[in-house]
Formats: sequence, C-alpha cells, structure tokens
Amino acid sequence: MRAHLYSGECLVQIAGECEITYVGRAASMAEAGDYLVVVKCDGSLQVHGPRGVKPVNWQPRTDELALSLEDGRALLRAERTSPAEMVQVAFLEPALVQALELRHASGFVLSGSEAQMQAALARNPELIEPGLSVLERELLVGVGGVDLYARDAQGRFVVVELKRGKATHEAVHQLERYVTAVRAQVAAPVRGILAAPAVTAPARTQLERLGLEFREVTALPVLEEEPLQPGLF
Amino acid sequence: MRAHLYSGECLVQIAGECEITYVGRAASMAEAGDYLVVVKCDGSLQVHGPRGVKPVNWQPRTDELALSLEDGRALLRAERTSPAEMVQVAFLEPALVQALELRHASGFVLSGSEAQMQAALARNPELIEPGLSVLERELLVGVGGVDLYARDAQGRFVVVELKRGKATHEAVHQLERYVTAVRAQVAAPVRGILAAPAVTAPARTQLERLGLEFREVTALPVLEEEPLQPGLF
DNA sequence: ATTTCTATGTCGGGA
DNA sequence: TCCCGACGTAGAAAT
Repeated sequence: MRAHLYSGECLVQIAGECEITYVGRAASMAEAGDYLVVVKCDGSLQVHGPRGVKPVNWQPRTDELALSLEDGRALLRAERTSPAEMVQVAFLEPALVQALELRHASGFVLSGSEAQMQAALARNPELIEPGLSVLERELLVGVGGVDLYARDAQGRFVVVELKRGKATHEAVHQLERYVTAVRAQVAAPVRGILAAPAVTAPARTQLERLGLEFREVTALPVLEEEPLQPGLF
Repeated sequence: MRAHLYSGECLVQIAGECEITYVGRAASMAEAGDYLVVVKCDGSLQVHGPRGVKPVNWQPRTDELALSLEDGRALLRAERTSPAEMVQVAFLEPALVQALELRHASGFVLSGSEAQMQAALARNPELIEPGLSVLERELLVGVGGVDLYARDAQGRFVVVELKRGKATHEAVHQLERYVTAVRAQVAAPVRGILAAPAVTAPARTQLERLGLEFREVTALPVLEEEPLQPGLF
C-alpha cells in the first residue's frame, strides 16, 4: 500500500472509520465517522462523506505525503507549502484499502465554454449586431481584458463583455470598468454591450442606468462533429 | 448493484474503462479511458480521472438515475432538471464494482470562516480601529449585505467589508457598492474599510483611488477550545 | 425559483 | 511566483 501511495502510478482508496483534521487557510475537525479517502497519483487527496460532490476535506496538491503508525492507528498526512496546509486522516477502523490503476485517460473535450463562445462570436460578430467588426480579442486595459473590442456600423467603438451563462451585476460591473477604461483612452463615443444568453433583473436595471446595452446571444452547448471548415467549435 | 444504487443507503463505486458524455449548461465528451465513478446515497455523481480534486464530470443532484444495458454495455445516466443536465457513463470494461456503507458521518467543525471572523470583530471592533462601535451586522442595503456597519470615534459612519483571505479588487468593488448605497441614504460622511489579512496590489491601488481604506486583520484559523474570554476566536 | 455570496473554492494562464 | 479570471463552479442563505 505504501508502495502504491508513493509509486505515483495508482489511485489509492481507503474507506472506513476515521477522524480528519485540517489546518491551513482555515481549520477543521471531523469526529470519527465513515469516510472514503482517495489519493490520486498526482498526490491530491480528498475525503468524502456520504453526501455531495464536494469532499469534506481535501488537499489539491501535496508537497509531502506521509503514512505512519501512531498508537496502532494508521495516520495519513498530506501537507503543502504555499499556502501552508495540512490534512491528516487517522484511520480507526479501515474497512477497505485498495489501489486502482487509472492508465489511459484520454481526450476530453468541453464545448460551450466562454473561450469557445468568444472565438465563435469573433468570427461571426453579426450574431451580436449587424455591421459589427471585431478589432481585438482580450484587449488588455488596465486590469483584466476586454472580451471583444469592435467597431459598429457607424464606426463607433464597442466594448463587448461575454458571459456563457446568465449575466449578473458582476458582469455589468466588469463591462462598466472596461468601458470607462477605454473611454479614458479614446476621445470618441464608446458603446458597451453585455452579450449573454440571459441576464438577471438587477443586472438589466443597472445596465440601463449606466447606458449600457444587452444582447441575447445563445450559446450552443451541442456536441458537433468536427466541422469541415476549420473553426466554429 | 442496481439495488444498492437505488436503495439510498450506500455509496456505489464503479471503476474501469468508460466513455462519458455531458450535456447541460455546456457539453463535454470524454473518450474511452479509465475512470472512477462514485454515486453517493444522495444521488450525487462524480467521475474522477487520474488527477486533481475536481471530477472530470459530475452531477450535484440527480432527479433521475438510470442504469441500463445497451449493446451489452452498462449505461449509467444521471439527469436533473433546473438546470436541465445529463451525465452519461458508458462502461466498456468495468474493472471494479462495489458498494460501501458510510454509516455515521458525525460532527464536523470548521473554524476560520468569514462568519466567525465577523462575529469576533463585532465583539472586538477595536481590532479594526480604536473607538469603533458596531451598529449592525449584515445590514441589508439594496442588494447584498454590509458585513459590519459601524460608527467611528468621530461619529462618522463606517462600512466594513470583511475577507477571510487576501482581498482582491472584487472585494474593493463590493465595498464600493455598499459605501455608495449607504451614502445615498445618509446625509453624512461615510467611510469604507476593507478588513482582511492581506490585499493584492491592484486592489490596494483601487482602494486609494476610491478614497477607501484597508485594515489588516489577522484571521487565526486555529482549532481552539471555547475560550474563557469571550471573543477572539 | 431566483439571486447573491462564500469557499480551505479549484484550475489554468499570463506577467 | 503572484495575480487574475473562468468554472457545467458547489452549496447555503435570503428573498
């Protein structure tokens, strides 16, 4: 088991009764209970309780992983520096210990991400508005980047902020920041457009108050074959 | 196995070669590879690859969980409505199938949360600034709530935004929103203080630009007994 | 059900 | 390394 833990080739699982302690960015203590502990070959550790996707305790990256015996109980300790954090699992009554080899983990494709949406709209800006032509993607302005920087049919500059899900007031704030930054640099009218499949009511109100615009763009979370024409997802 | 899946009393694991499809807020496809699939008794599902804490695919809540046979391959399908999402796992070569009973998952205590920090600072506001007295916690102002609403030694109103970790420009924005909202309601000077253990450089710049303040407050994520002296974590 | 906020968020990319 | 922003964020609390 120890060999498997350190080999870097296996996923190791231990299930059973344990106590878990965490100290780091916060601190936590789980009293004795049944948990499933998973240590992956990259050293990441997660301790799962009976409910939910989120582990009870975890360690995304370990700089040091140590398995020891103390008072006849197995102690698993996963530490990392930066931030300094430690998760320790004390096994009171391990019910199951096993190692799995997850050999080939192959191609994973996600479609419908904001990056893809951005690429698609950069190629088809008329989906946002007829006559729009894109000047820049990810234009750096102060802190953060403008998703799309464009010019409309009347030659006015347009800042487009993109959201793949329902846009909230945070998105409006982001758009406003960028529009302000751009206006400070160019002495010409600058429009701001929030492009998303939907927008929350407060966000819409705020948009109107700020003189910004909303355009509904429908993200297409569809798994398509590789298109003949390169591009388009 | 099917019985365990539907019994609602076990955590079911299946490891082996599979293909995973997800369609919902986005869409994804994982080619055949080795994965560990975990279905908890609350219906949550997660598919783990060889690396990282985060699953490759997941479903936090399932309204419908179906196990079927198709072309001689087992198909596990987890669906939920609102948002409409579906994860489907096709098992090509299951290497391991097992059910675990995670009986008692007992007391879990986390310390160092923002809520605790807020409670501690509400009891000891002088940790933020001498002469400060707290008027309200979680004061509702428009949308969202002011962490601490206080009055300083000179009688000025103070809006305090709290962060348990390093404060970013988002925290500054939040503070700014609240200060603006409060200023719109009271016709008196209103100060804004961002209280956190640290602040990023851009956030500090932005604070100064907006005439807001930063106070270092050190969170102590230590598991302690209930202190005799009330207050101070 | 919708909106907002916290989180030990995690993760990846860029300066 | 720090900083920033996206994420199918998840999950909880309040409306």
